[in-house]
Order: sequence, then structure tokens, then C-alpha cells
Amino acid sequence: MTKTLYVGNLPWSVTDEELSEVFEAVANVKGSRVIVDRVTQKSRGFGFVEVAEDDVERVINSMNGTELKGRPLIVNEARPRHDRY
DNA sequence: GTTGAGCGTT
Repeated sequence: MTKTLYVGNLPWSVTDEELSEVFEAVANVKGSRVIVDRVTQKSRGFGFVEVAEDDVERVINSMNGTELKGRPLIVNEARPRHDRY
């Protein structure tokens, strides 16, 4: 099983493969996805990474606050998509 | 060619 991780404060130059290799350093990444605008195809500055459920805590404690391309990464567990409070 | 708190396209 995998869990979705929310990654924020990303530079606008980062992409899915960038997140993938960065998070693969502490856990096995099942999939990575940077949110980009559907019109301009530009990065919105945040994304989501799917990792093993057992590695979620380690990833957050390892990558949260680390700098990527000069920007501190904001790593946290993602919220459910189909519902928003 | 820009911007900067946030929670994603089916």
C-alpha cells in the first residue's frame, strides 16, 4: 500500500523526476506528481509523492525542511482528494 | 522571461 505525501514550497523549476530522485534517497517512491497548470503547463510550486506506508513518517522527518534548489521543502501527509473540509 | 500560500487532472 502507498500513501500520498504533500510537498510544498517547491521551486517552479522542479518536476516529477526531481521529486522522485529526492525522495528516493529516504524511501522507495511509488510515484511522484508535481501539480502544474493545465493551461500554461507551468509548475504551481507544489506536488505529491506516493511512497510506502511504512516509510511515510521517515520521509517526512527526513525531507521536511530540507532545501531543494534553495527552497526549504514542506513535506506532509496529503489530504483526501474527494473530500475537503 | 513575472508569482510564493497552499493540497492534485481522471
